[in-house]
Amino acid sequence: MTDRDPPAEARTLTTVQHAFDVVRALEELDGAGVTELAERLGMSKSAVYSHLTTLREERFVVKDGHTYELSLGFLLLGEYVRNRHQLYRHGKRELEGLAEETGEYAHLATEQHGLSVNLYKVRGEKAVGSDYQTSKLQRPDFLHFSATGKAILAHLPEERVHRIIDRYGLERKTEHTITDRDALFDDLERVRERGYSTNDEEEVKGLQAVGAPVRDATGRILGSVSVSGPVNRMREPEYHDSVVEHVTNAANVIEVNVNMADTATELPTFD
Amino acid sequence: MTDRDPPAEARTLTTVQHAFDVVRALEELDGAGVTELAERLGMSKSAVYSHLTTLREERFVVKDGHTYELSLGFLLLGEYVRNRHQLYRHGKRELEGLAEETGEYAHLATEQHGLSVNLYKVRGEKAVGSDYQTSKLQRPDFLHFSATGKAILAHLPEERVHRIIDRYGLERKTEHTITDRDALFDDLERVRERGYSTNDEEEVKGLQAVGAPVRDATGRILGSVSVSGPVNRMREPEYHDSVVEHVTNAANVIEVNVNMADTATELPTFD
DNA sequence: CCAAGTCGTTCGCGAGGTGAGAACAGAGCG
DNA sequence: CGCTCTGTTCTCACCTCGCGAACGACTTGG
Repeated sequence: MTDRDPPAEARTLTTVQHAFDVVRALEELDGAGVTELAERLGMSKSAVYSHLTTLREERFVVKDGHTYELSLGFLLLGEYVRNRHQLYRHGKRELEGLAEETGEYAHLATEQHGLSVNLYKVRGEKAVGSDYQTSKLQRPDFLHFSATGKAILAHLPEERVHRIIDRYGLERKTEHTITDRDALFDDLERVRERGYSTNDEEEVKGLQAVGAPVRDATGRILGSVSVSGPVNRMREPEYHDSVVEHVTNAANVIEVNVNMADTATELPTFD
Repeated sequence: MTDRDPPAEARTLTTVQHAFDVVRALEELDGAGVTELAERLGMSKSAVYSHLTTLREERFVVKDGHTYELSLGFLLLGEYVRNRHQLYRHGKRELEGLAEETGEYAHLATEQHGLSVNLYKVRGEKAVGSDYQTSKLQRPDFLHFSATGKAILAHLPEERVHRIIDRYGLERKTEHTITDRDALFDDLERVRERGYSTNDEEEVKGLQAVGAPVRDATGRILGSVSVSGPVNRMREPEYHDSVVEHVTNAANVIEVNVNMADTATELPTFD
């Protein structure tokens, strides 16, 4: 959970920013040479060079001939962060079950910096989409047009939701995207009433999804679970209901897992 | 000091190093506050603070009350790096099959900076070890005492192997660890002859493993596959042979996958 | 076969960013 | 109600960082 944005005046280190500019450029270019990076980033070759040398020494970049690439150092940190997340630790197993039962895509998402970040995704048997997408985690996206995102928004403090909208707006992705603030708040109210969120072709045409929030014992939102599938399957009332049932069930089970783990770790306090 | 200056080692950026010091400290401490970090790193509070502010702006750190933690930004970069790796892209499926068939732990590893890095691991039905370890990727470790590591070493240029040993030595983990350079080279020769490597309680007492290299069309080593299990199962000659069979088979299939993908991407060149 | 391109790497200089340390604002506690 | 923890802001001085030019090693083409 992020607090408010850093004060505008807070000092930032330009050298560190440059280093991450290099990192991101290496990602976008799938590896690159010194000259290419320098041109793209508008930096001098020597500056880029010393950044690459430093990153390499820190083991976040590897050099292969004349090209520099990101190293697996990021994977290790990434796996560490993921494993630390309660939602992943206690929801992974359940999500796999959910994908199995419904046969559709199942997602586990959380919020960071006002955006939706996927923690895990599992492809069910019937799931649509190319095989390539299966293992790929897409980058953070806005919260207001996904089932996972709206399940989260519905349980964030209202004032934080306002701040997020102020920051990112309500970008339109399809003709069904909710782009009006009041309409969104109405929808979020409905999510709270029903206990689940929906995404009715609001992000991708032809795709429907159902999501449910996962909260810890204190009521704080940890993230959400969703199942998504093609409209022609999902529109079917009975099918839709069974998906809702499965999703809310899964979210419920994960909540229990989380809370049991919490109290469990509190138990062995002997003193 | 009137001699000419030593050929000035490549310049490294101390500010960037400091930033990654902060990142690593956040990992080790599972999140921390400004004061704690400053004390641990021997930096001033203000310096740590500006690093944290910068990292937060770059979305690699999140703040929760008075504690700063690593964000999922690392997961995204990490997944990107992993998905770019040929061995993972073309070996993931096969590794899952391998774990299924043998029922043991199966690993996919590669080399970076002279160390062994696990790309993926799958737990078979009979596999030993606590459930917790299942999803956790351990950190890079030396190459000389694992089956995956020795499969890789056996196919690196001999001179590189020497450089790696010079750099890291041959640390002993158990009484069976090979700590003599010549003995290791003998073992690597055997690996090349037989086409697979073994780890006979050299890393962990009671654990045996069998590994096989995966190389691309040019003969360059991409990494390796392994299966590991408890000695009492693995010692059984027939069982051992079948594991060897499965592992070498899997490595072979992955090599074919890799090479087919290579030529496939070369095909659509129309001009 | 040499000249004119690459490329990554090194060097030296000057601007300005970085880091230390002290002071500040708040929260929590006795 | 002060004492003592936080995190945050401020200022100043040193030295790091980034630039631009030059270097050596390779390729390419005339």
